[in-house]
Amino acid sequence: MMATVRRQQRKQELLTATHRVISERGIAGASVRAVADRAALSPGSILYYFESFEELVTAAVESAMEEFGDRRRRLLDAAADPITGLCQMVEAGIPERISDELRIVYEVSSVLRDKPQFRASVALLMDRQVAIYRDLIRWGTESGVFRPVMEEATIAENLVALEDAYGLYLLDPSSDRRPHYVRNALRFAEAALGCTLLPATPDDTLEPLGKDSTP
Amino acid sequence: MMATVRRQQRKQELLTATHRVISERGIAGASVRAVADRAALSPGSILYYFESFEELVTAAVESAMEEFGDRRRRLLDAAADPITGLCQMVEAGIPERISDELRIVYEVSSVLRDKPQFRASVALLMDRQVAIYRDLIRWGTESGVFRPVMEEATIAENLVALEDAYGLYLLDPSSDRRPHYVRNALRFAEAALGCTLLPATPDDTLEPLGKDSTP
Amino acid sequence: MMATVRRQQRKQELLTATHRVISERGIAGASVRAVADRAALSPGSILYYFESFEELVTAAVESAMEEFGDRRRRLLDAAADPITGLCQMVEAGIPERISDELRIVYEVSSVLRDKPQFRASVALLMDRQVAIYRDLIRWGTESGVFRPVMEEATIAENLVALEDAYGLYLLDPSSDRRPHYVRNALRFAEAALGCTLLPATPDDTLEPLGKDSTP
Amino acid sequence: MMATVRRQQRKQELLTATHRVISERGIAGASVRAVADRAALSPGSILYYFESFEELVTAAVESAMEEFGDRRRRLLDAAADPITGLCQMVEAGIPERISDELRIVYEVSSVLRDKPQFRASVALLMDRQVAIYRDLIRWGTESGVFRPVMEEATIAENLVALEDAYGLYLLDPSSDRRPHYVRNALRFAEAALGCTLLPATPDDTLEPLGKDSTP
DNA sequence: GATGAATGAGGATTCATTCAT
DNA sequence: GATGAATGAATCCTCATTCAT
Repeated sequence: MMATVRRQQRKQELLTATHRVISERGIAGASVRAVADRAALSPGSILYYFESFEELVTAAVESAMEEFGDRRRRLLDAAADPITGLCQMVEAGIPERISDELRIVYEVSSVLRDKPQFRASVALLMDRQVAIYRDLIRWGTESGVFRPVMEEATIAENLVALEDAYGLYLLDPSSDRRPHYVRNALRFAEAALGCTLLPATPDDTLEPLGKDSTP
Repeated sequence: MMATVRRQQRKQELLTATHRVISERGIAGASVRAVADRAALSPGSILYYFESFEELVTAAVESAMEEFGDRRRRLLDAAADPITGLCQMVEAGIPERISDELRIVYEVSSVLRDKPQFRASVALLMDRQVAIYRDLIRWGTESGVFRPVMEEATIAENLVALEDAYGLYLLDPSSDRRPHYVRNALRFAEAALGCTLLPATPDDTLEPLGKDSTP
Repeated sequence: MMATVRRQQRKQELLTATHRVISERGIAGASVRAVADRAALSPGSILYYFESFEELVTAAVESAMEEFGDRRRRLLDAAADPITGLCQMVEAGIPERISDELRIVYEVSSVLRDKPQFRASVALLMDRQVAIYRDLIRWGTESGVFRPVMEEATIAENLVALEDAYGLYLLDPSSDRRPHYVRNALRFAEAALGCTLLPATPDDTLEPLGKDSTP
Repeated sequence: MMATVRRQQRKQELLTATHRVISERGIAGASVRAVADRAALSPGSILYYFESFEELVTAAVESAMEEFGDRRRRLLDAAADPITGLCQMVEAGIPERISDELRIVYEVSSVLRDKPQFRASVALLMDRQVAIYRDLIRWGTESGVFRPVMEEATIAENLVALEDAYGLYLLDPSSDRRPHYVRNALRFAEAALGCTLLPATPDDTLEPLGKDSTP
């Protein structure tokens, strides 16, 4: 019993170490030795806790994706109203400091062709993300603050896609285009949902938008 | 002199072979042996023409991205009018049969963090793609067929981002969601440009769009 | 004192578990973990009772060979008459269902060169088997049912050798040549001992044997 | 062309090195490193010539068995008459100095259960050996020097079995029982074939045999 | 110019053994 | 007494790279 608890604890430590390693060095750079070093353990010990290294990586990836999805759902649940909820979602979806989990999501997405075992989890995560946005959109629509000009599903999918793309771009830390990307995504949301999410920013030369979006 | 010509020719052959290999087996699956087999050359010879295998891969990736950008530009140049041009661009940007070059673009995007040498080329390609869409948008706006509801740059960047994200999703060949993704991107373009690109599809419950988007 | 008794008991349990494992998975497949699983003990405990895993295997092999020899001797002791005793011995020596002990004997025979520690036990077992057959032959000769045409020792050794060879062949479970092998060994016994052990089988064209072996 | 020749040569060298290693350390003791050391090559080079280490071992085993069978067949072909041919066959079948090839035959026989890939080759070799003895027996029978008292096949199979068993016993180099084993096998042949192969040896207490075999 | 033989570092994995608890 | 965590040496295998020819 105690033993099992301790064992579970160690496995969790190894999952965390694997998160770090994947986040820092990518899925291709994750090796038994790298994880072992991270966890201050010998390579042999990693295989003592997990049948194979692949199993460890799979478990790490799945837990990361699950955790990421959970966080997004919690964010929506905590939102005060649809407008701020939407802004928070987009801000968090194109984050300043990319979390280990999100980095892993990107890593695994980009490696899908070679590692079919992740397809199910990735597809599931995407469904979850779309579902979260659909719930948010429905909430806002029913509240009357959103007036969608296209299908709910289309908006949700486009938002997720924009987040994915802009998030991927931000993996390159050399340029800080994040505020720009967030604004782009929110501009789409404004147009698609018929609402105002951004202040009129004169220095952004947004006159056309300004005129249309503030009737 | 002659020697140099021949050498350049061989290098080009190797670049092409590398394109094929990366496209078929991914960047992770690209090995000296694989390229050598493709080029009907010996593994040793690859390193005779390129300092290292990494250098070859880098060169191949850059040329692929350049070629991809050129093709996009040519597509716009050949467009008859802004509307069909836009549709063609999006259709080609989320393609049915992914070309070797595009596949490489996706492959390299996903390993950007580990290979900083690709950052410049990727950033350059993105700028080119955005510029192409901006030219298209300006053309349509000046012709009066587009009535943009947000900044030209924002629309262009969002279109590129949507193409990237949906293209990445399609790397997983198990689901054929391509028509769906193309439609999503075009719906965004319709909303952002105040134009009609898609037929009204009754079973898609798109009434709100019809009413709102054509004031 | 009690402790010692308990310890001996445990060691015996481990020997039995090792028998099973070797019999099922071969000497090469015998590992600390496999034995520990069989004995419902932890791997660490095995090394608590035996200095090394090799020591355990050696002890297991020796006890298996001893047990096998004992069984053969008991078989002879229980025989009603020399003829049926001989048939029973050969039948049991090329057995249908190989016992754990016999399998271990075969296993160990095949690794003799690498494990000199087994040589003494193997030699001893062979001597015992030969002695058993010699006793049987002498019994039959004195009863008048056997009329040996060669040295008693030669017959005994050849019988043991035939059993060993045919038993080894049967380790390959893909072909069921056992009845054939038993018949071969008995044919030798008939010729060497001048007796009849097998029915005359017309389709076997054994006329010469019938005519020549009963002068 | 030249290259292929050189390559074949190297492969042959590796096969020979593998023969040595298996012969000296057994199949279980054969490792990439061991063969590499023998061949004065790096471990990586072994896998350069053979797809996998298992492939090398399989090839080595098969060539050893083939070579062994060939040698036996040649021995028979060179025999002057059936009697001396038989004696030579048995002498060679229970050899003084066990050749690498024969040692490998024993090794592989004893490991059949775990390595099913060898079953076919082993079965084939046994068939060849039996066939050789059958040819010899038929030759002697037709010449009138053999008067078989049992089926030709039975005699042949028993001879092969005796050789196998006695050869296995001789893997233990500590006891020199070889002359004894040869004599045992020949005694069986004498009885089964109704011929005389051994001189009457007074110090062997062979009176019964002596009387019968020298009419 | 071009080859292919050869290497060596690194990959995951297995497993007998040690040892603190 | 007994455990299971942890190790380290060994296993086969991959692959970019070097170099004599």
